[in-house]
Amino acid sequence: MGSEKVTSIEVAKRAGVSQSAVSRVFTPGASVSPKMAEKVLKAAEELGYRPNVLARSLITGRSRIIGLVVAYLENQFYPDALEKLSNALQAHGYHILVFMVSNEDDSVDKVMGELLDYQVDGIITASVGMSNALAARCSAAGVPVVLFNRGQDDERLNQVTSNNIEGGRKIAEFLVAGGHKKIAHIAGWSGSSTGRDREAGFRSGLEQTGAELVACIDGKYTREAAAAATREMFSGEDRPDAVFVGNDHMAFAVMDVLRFELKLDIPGDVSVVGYDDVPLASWPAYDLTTLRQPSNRMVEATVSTLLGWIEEGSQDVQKIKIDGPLMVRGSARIPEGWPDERL
Amino acid sequence: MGSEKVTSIEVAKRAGVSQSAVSRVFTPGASVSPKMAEKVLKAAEELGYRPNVLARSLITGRSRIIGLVVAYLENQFYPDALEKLSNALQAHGYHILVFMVSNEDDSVDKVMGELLDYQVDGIITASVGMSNALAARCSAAGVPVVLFNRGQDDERLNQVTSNNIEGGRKIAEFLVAGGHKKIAHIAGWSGSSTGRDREAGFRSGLEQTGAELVACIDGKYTREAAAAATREMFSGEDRPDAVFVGNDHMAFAVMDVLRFELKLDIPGDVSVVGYDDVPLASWPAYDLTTLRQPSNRMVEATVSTLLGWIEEGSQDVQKIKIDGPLMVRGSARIPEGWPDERL
DNA sequence: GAAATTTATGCATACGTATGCAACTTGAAT
DNA sequence: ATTCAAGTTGCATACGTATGCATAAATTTC
Repeated sequence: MGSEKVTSIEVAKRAGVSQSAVSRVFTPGASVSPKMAEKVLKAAEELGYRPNVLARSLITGRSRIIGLVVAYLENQFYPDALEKLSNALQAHGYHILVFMVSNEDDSVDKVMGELLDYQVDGIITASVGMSNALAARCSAAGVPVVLFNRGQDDERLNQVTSNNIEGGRKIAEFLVAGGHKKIAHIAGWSGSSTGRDREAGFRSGLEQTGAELVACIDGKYTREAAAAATREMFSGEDRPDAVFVGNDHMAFAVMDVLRFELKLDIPGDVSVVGYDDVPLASWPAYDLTTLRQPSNRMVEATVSTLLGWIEEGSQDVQKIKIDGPLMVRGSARIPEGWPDERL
Repeated sequence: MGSEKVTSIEVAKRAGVSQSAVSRVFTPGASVSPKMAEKVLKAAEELGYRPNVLARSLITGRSRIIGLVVAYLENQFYPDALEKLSNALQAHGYHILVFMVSNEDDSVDKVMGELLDYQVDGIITASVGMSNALAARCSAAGVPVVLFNRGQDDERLNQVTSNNIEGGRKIAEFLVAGGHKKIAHIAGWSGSSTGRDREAGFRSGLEQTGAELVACIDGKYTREAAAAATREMFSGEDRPDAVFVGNDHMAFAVMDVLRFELKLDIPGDVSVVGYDDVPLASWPAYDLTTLRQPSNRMVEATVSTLLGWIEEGSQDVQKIKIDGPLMVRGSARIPEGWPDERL
């Protein structure tokens, strides 16, 4: 029952000053004398006063809330990014309001409406796309949007991804250099730019060396679809000797099927390469060779882009691509003298 | 530049009605005639009006924001819970504001202040404790708190956990029934109730059957500490033949060390049992026998407790313990005729 | 058809804070 | 002492919405 909200007015009363004075003491950069500050802070301390962020936002037009739209947290890449994003924003006095969506139906649009109702200062979508109508609404509302790990053509949307095309290409070179003859791909969801770009880069890398892609199935970024694709791809006699999987999360499923259902040896019978370098990839149970998405730098770029728009009214739409290194581990045959040959 | 906020006043003007009328149309349960509703909704639609949640909260005293305090998302149990919590709350019109803390310093207290500044309607802490002073402040502010997966003696704090003592006991019975003679424990962080309770239950279960705990080290819920504990515990000649690890996240590290550093066979040389049943536990690479924490039911209990306090002004502090089953898989020797003997 | 009752609507105000403006204080410069 | 500028403070108002109260309209009741 003790919901005794204490307001700036009560503090003012106790300190014997005006409400404006209290407000100014709690507003960085306002004009206050040292004695005033002392009086007010003392009274505030005694009453346990803290400014009401919501009331403040009503007048400043800034809520210090960033909306995060995310589809699923099963793929370790996203909780990791969420943790980093939250920490980085928290350091700047912002906090993350979470909105879960499903990527299939129109829940994105529905949820995004609720998001704007909260007067968020900015929006980050993690691996989630947006309709044009929605982009227009955010733009009209003056709310900047950054697509994290997803590209989209809309000219109003900032985006931060790894260099997926280049990444796909690097993996192709690596597998070809490793002497693989029958290279396959279990692709990321074809409805996503990341999935398409990685595949495109991979294909282009193969072509460049004259190699050929012997099989390619959409793994939809889920364990189930990736496992099914693996069974299909490796059931015949003439199975691939290498497979690039569109992300680590699927790669783990692929490895599980190869090893425990099909009794194949990795990398003896087949090489597996993933994409993301989530923490689990380096655990010895998988020891997965994978292209690292540098989540630290991606988060950094996301936050600075967002705060640039919010605090400095930047108008430059950023389309940032960040290069990542191939993490060579034990799940794929390593070409002769590989680490020296190219950096 | 298009930050054209449209307010209820503009809608009222266009519809030729009062601002109150607009407000009432958007307030469920208010008294409005059908024609009025139609007129207003039409005008609102044309202008793209949506009520400002923050302004509304100022007057209703309800923000529809739930603060979630969480220390780390590396252990898959937490992103999973976060996803479920968010979905469940979203279905009731609430959303989660995320606050990351470190469990070691006093950042919990610091962060909790910011939390209250946002006028959250309730607080969920995931595996994070609270100082008494803090519990008092939340109580004074009338903000209900639910500790998720963490117990604490304070009489003001609701809590939802699995039945950790009973869980520890079940695992002891299982290992003893499996004929293990040298049983060890890599415990959860001794600073947490979950860690202490699981250990206590485990010890009590062993005692009950006359078995003895040959070694026990605090794994602190981290991979690193758990790996170090494993090396210490299994370095000598007289190594344990079974180990109960305080949660799955550590158990994976333990298995990695046992298999890949010490070249031991699981369960041939040593049985491993975890706690949580995160998704990864069922993947064949680990195939971990573990005690399931029923996150669905825990989330359900958390949400209903919280909403009970918020919407019905409940005053009953809940200390909920939920039983979970032992998921018998391949990482520990299975007693003869086990599944039949007891349910 | 008039009175009593219910239902709709508008008016005014309140929520807790920030800020432009004017009035005032202080101290320096003349 | 006198003038002026710089620094402080209080007053009043605004942000966008919800709601008690009084009035007006619609409905029921006899």
